[in-house]
Amino acid sequence: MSDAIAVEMTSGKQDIKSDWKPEIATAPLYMQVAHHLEARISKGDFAVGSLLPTENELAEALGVSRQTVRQAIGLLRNKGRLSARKGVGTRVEAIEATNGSTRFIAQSRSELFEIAAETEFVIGYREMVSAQGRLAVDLGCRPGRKFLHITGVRYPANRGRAFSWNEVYIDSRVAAAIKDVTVARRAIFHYIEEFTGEKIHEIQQDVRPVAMDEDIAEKVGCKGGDLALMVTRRYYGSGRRLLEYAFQILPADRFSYTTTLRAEN
Amino acid sequence: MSDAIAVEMTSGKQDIKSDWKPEIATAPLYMQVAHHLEARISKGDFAVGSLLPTENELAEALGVSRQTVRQAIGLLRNKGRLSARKGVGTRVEAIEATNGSTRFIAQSRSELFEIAAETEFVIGYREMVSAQGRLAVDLGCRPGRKFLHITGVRYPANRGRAFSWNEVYIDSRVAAAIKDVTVARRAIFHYIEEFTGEKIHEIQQDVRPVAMDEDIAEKVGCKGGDLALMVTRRYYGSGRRLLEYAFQILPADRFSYTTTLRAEN
DNA sequence: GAAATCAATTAGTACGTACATATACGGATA
DNA sequence: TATCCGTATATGTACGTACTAATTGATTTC
Repeated sequence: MSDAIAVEMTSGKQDIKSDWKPEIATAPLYMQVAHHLEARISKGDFAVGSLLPTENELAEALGVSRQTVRQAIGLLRNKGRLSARKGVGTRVEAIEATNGSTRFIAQSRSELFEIAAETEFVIGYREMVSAQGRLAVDLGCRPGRKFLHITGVRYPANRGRAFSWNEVYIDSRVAAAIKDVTVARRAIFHYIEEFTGEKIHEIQQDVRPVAMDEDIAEKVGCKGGDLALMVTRRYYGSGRRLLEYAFQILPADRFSYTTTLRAEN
Repeated sequence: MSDAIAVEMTSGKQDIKSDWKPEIATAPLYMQVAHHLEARISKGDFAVGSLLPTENELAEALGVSRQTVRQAIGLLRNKGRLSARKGVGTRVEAIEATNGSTRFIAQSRSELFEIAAETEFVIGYREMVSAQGRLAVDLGCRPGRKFLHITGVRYPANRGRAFSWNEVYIDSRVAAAIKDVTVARRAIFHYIEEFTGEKIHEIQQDVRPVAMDEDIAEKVGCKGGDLALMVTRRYYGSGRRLLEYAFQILPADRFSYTTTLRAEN
């Protein structure tokens, strides 16, 4: 890998000047590049709707290979921040929320992190339970396995109206990860990863419409019977071990779930 | 590119034997490889839960580079058919539907094709309309623009219980694409692409819970007020031109919407 | 003036190499 | 027996090169 130099190039379209430097030994290089690009988009260096510098220019400016730039761009394309057209260039896309509502259902693991970072999970209840009957089935474990059951409301970071009602079941072996947490400002599985050092490899997510239950409705400020989405998530560590099971109830009128599907080639 | 030869290798795990050959000039090579692998998974050559031959073995057996195999595997990983672990191998995943219900909300353009191919859209109504008021807003166009409005029920290919109620608005300039179609066995946008030669670059998809309307409920065999999901899709051609607008109403009890989020690295 | 043609530009595809890193397995050791 | 430690093996990362194909815009031609 060649040195990363501060490069100044004033092309016709956008200023590529950047003092970015690869870190020593953290994330893979292409992820660092992706974060760097995303940061500069957020900062306004690369305007929404405009074209990014070409892959070759970026590669030269950042001191990495074009392949690495392409991998980074690929990540951001998956997230919808960028779109590319052959013969034209790579366009900076608006991160939707056209109707002003916050995105709340993730489409990638990293997006789950981001959503959680923008919200607060206020834990209102916490108890050790033993999985029996229906719960054991939902958790896909033998009856009798112990889980820490916590419930609470998730608010936007500015503490406006509640977003969702949440219930979480955590494997007793890793439950200590959140023993001191009363307000979670990161994803619960993030605490678990930090505590165990083990990475969550896979999250299975299920979405279905439900009618809001009276008790829950009251807690998030709706009426019973109101429409809602229930999102269920199962978190698996290495070896497909279920570490966390959680579901949340999202009032239908407070969010929208938008995805953009783009052509692969 | 080296020649693709029929290779016979009986490794310990799985038989790689394959008479696959790259076509002359259709899809990119890595997509062909992806289709080939997917076909052999469906056929049972590679059992669900087992490990695929290694990337190097596949590359050699198919006469392509390891990078190309990796690209193909990457596509199938995105679709959830495969999962990979460093130091272990690439695992063939079950294509969910754990509860027997069919997947119905796509996560990629190609998946939309596949879903449409497994179902039939029986068109029951068809009329030219002029976009006014709310419709013009939904379509994001000036009032007065003409669209072909078609409605109908989508059934599984075997004509079991109805899946969904569908309404589609097609830009009058491309409406001729489906003028002879009474039962669509492919995606509507597929007809449009075929007719115009122009590719749909982007599809925006929105999901929200709704209560079923009496009229619609009757047509798909539910009761009014039943829970459902409404999926709205906007189809854009090149230059962000809206070519098709459609929504469908999916009864909550007949399907589930499951996604798997995997770690990026 | 309009249409066809050509050249430059840009992302996409495909190949190659080398090394990094996580995992599993077998053997040596306590 | 249980633990530790290499070794082999698999995917992951990063680099390189070369060519392909879609698009744009300028130029030529009718």
